[in-house]
Amino acid sequence: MTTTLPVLTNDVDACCTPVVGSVLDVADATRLATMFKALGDPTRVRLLSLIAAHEGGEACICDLTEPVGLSQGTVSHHMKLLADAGLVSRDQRGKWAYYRVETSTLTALSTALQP
Amino acid sequence: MTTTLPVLTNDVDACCTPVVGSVLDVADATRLATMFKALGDPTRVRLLSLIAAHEGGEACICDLTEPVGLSQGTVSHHMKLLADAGLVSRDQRGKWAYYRVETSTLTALSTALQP
DNA sequence: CATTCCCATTGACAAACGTCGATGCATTGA
DNA sequence: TCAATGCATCGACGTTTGTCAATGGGAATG
Repeated sequence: MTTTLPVLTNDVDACCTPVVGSVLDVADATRLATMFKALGDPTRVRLLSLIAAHEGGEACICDLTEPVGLSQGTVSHHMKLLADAGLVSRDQRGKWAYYRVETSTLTALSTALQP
Repeated sequence: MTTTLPVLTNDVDACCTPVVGSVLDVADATRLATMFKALGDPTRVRLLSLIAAHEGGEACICDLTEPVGLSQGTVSHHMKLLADAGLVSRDQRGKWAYYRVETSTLTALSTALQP
């Protein structure tokens, strides 16, 4: 039973400098772009939505392949991208890997977009 | 003096169904992903930030090439992507094309990310 | 044990992307 | 009318991305 924490911290200051309001340096812009890039694919947006809507707010890969209509390997690949961006957390329980939406990261991103 | 309006409307219902809270269909997910993809590049994030910080809240291509350190053609290409996503508006005034951050789109995206 | 199940990872491939330099079209100003 | 300026667009290029089928490693089940 191991829980993989998101790579990026959830602290707004550390991850999500506001897009407007000051000129972003390259590092801040890159950090933000990495997270937005993870959201920049329709399949991954749907995966987030599906996980959040799933019972208990968590889902394993096997719950997700059929709804998105892609192979298991591809879904696993997408989940890795989402996890690396800190948008989901991963919790291995026996044979299954349970994914959960990292709400705090969504909140931080939402705040960074506020004009 | 022609103003190009963003392709996507700024109505939250029309462009930005919340990511969590209900299962997104493919069309809604694709619409959101298109906008997030436009934000998924460090250069474009910085361009938004630079435009917002520029005097009058607007900037032409020639104001932006030097700060981001890329060729004029490349910056123009990025601005087209941002404009197509509705994240900036374009206003041609004589020789110059003035770009402005579309605050309403940022707000709509911010709302869509709120858990 | 042997088998089945879940998942991450790999290799392959086509498509999309980011960038440049060059070109061409308006608009401005001499 | 001519030269210069700002910009969009094109062709080319190397890189990244999304997808699949196949492989292999653990964990559960018989």
